[in-house]
Amino acid sequence: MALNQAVVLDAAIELLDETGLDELTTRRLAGRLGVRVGALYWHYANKQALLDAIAEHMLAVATRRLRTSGTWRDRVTAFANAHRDTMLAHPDGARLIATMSKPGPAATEFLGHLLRTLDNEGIPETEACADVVTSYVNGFTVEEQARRSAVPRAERDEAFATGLEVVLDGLAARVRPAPPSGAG
Amino acid sequence: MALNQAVVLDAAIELLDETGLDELTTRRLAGRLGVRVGALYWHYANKQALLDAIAEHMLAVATRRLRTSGTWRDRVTAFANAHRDTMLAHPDGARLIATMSKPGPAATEFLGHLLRTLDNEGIPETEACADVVTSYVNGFTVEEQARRSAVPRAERDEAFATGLEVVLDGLAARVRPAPPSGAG
DNA sequence: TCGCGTGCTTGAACACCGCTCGGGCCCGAC
DNA sequence: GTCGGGCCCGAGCGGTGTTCAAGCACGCGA
Repeated sequence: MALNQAVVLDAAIELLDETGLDELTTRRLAGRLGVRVGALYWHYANKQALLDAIAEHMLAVATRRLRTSGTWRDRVTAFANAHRDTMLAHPDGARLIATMSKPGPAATEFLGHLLRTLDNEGIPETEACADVVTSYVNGFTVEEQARRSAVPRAERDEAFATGLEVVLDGLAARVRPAPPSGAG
Repeated sequence: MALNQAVVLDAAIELLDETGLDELTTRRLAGRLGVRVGALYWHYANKQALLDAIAEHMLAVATRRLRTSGTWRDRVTAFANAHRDTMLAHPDGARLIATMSKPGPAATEFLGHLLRTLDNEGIPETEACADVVTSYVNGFTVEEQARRSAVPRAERDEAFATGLEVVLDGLAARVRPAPPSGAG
């Protein structure tokens, strides 16, 4: 089988799924591909570049699950769920995305979707507000995947949804000029 | 100098401050203590136990900065700032706390403060609401420390504060029965 | 004062890790 | 037919966390 970036990437994702991030080593990956470790470095400059490629791949998949219709709340909810589900789809996926060295095209497009959604509603400080959503999802999911695998998925889903409602309520206060909030 | 857990911990924190988490290796730590690497394992079962001890130490310090007076908003704000400042006080502090293997007494006490604050206000789903705060702070700070060291601190502070306001506004909607918010 | 036991450290490994690089193979172009 | 470049091998470098028999130092009981 001819080795190329896509083949290496696929094998790396398989290995990640089977063993987790800590066991995803260059030697094991090479072994799975029936190749010596040096060969990998012809296709990826270093291991981090390969991990970045996995993260980019995951975010590209996530982008396909976004919605462009419905209320802004629907769209932001879809964004947050796509983000979380994408990370949970692979072992240590959250850690993998959180430790991405720098956002590539897929990450930029994914995040751009959220920025556009919030911007269309005329929310001020769009970037900071988008950060709340992504920070919440990242923080929740990293913790969830690292330490809560014992808690049933349904409970985790509910906790996530509740937290997301809180964030959305906070954003809602900024969608339109705040009502005269009285003495405050 | 007699070696003991506290001495090793102090040296580890110094080394962390000077070189960052990736350069905090058992050999370098042993070298700084004028000792062979095996000696460390008498005082800490393994490296992760030492890292956990550092995280616990940081959270114990953070706990001392919490407030027990003022409105719930003041207290939650103080909590969030203490949490973030504590992580930012050491290189890779956010990563260190996020990858803690399991919460110890200091972490439990720290988090308990937030839970009590929210509970006193009669907020339903206290745990999920506390998670929003901690997830946001964790997510924001991990990202901040990993990828935004170029952005001036003042700007980051402002972005953090804005996001925190959003979260607090969302929580405020749950402190008392939501006011009749008119047509959707 | 001697001898012993315990607490702590050493020294030398083990089994890995990411990464490099000269050399050589194969295949297509000229 | 030979040349050249794309691709891979083999071996090795310098590092990592961790283990463990052996040895040291020191205090305590005899």
